[in-house]
Amino acid sequence: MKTEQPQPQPGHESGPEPDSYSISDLAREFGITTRAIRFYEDKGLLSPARRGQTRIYSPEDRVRLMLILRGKRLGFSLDESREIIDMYDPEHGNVEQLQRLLQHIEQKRAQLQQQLRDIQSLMGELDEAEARTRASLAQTQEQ
Amino acid sequence: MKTEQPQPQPGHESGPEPDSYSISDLAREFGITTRAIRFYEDKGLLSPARRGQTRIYSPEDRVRLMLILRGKRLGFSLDESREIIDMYDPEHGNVEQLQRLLQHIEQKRAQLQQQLRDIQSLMGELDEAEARTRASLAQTQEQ
DNA sequence: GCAGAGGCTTACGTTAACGTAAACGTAAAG
DNA sequence: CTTTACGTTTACGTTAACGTAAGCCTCTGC
Repeated sequence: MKTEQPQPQPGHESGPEPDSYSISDLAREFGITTRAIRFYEDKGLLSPARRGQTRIYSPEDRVRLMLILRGKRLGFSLDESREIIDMYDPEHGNVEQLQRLLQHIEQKRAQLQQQLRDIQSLMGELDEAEARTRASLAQTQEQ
Repeated sequence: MKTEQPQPQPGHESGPEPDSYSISDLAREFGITTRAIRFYEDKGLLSPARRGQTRIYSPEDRVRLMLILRGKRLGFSLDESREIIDMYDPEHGNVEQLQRLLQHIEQKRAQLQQQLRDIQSLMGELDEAEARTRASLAQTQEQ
C-alpha cells in the first residue's frame, strides 16, 4: 500500500519531505524489516497513527526511529533508547523527576565519554594492526 | 583459592603487577562473574593455563579480558570482539587472508567513525536536554 | 472477478550472553 | 575433622530482539 502524497500545500514545500510514510517505506529506507518496526511499537518506542488498521508514520515517528537505530549503533538496549528519547519531550512535572533526569543525563554523558576513550584506543590499535598487516604483506610479496 | 605470588625474581619488579590471577581475582577486578569468564573461554576468547583443573590467568589473559569488556562497551558481540582481538597476533599466513584482514580493519574503522558521529550528536542533544531541564527546574522553583 | 502487493494479528522459534543451581573436589583454618 | 572458601563440570532457565510462518483483510490493475 503506497501512502498517497497529495502535496497538501501545493507548490510551497520545496524539499522532498513526505508528510507520512508507510511501514515498508521506513523499512526500506533504513534497511530493517517491518517486523522490527512493529516490535519497537510493541516495546513502546513508537506509536504511529492509524488509518483503520494500517499504521501511518509521521516525520516525527521517522525521527524517533532514527534515534532508535542510532541507539543500536551505540550498543544501547531498546529500554535505554526509550529512556534517552523520553528526555526530549518535556512532560516531566515535579522537581524530583527533573533532578533524576539530570542525573540520568550525567550518567549517559559519562558512558559516552567512556565510549569515546574506547574508540580512540581502538582506532589507534587498528592503525597499528593495519601497519603490521601491510608490512607482513610487503614481506610476503618480495619473496 | 588465592593464587600464590612467591615474588619469583626477588626484589626486581617494582610495580605491583602480579604474574598470575585466579578467576575470582579477575571477576572482582572487573565487576563480572566467574561464570561470564568461563563463558568467554567456552566461546574461544580466552584459554588460560591450568594447574590441575584450576584456571590460571596470565597478565596477557587479563589484557584479553579487558579487550573483551571494551568491546562490550562499544556494543560488539563476542564474535566481533574475538575477530578484533585476533587482529593482534600475526598468524595470518597467505596474501588473501591479509587482504581480507585489511578490509576487515577498514570496516571496523568505518563503524567506529559512525559511532563517533553518533556520540557527538547525542552529546549535543544531552546538552540541550540538560539546558531545558534546568530551565524547567528554575521555573518550577520560582513559583 | 481475481491475482498480487501490501498490511494486520497471533504465535511459536531462535540466538546471544549469561544466570542459577546441583553435585562434587580440595586445601587451609579453627 | 568438619566448616569455609574457592574451584570445577554439567545442565537447565532466562531475557532481548527480533525471524518466520500462518491465516486473514483490502485495495489496485488487468
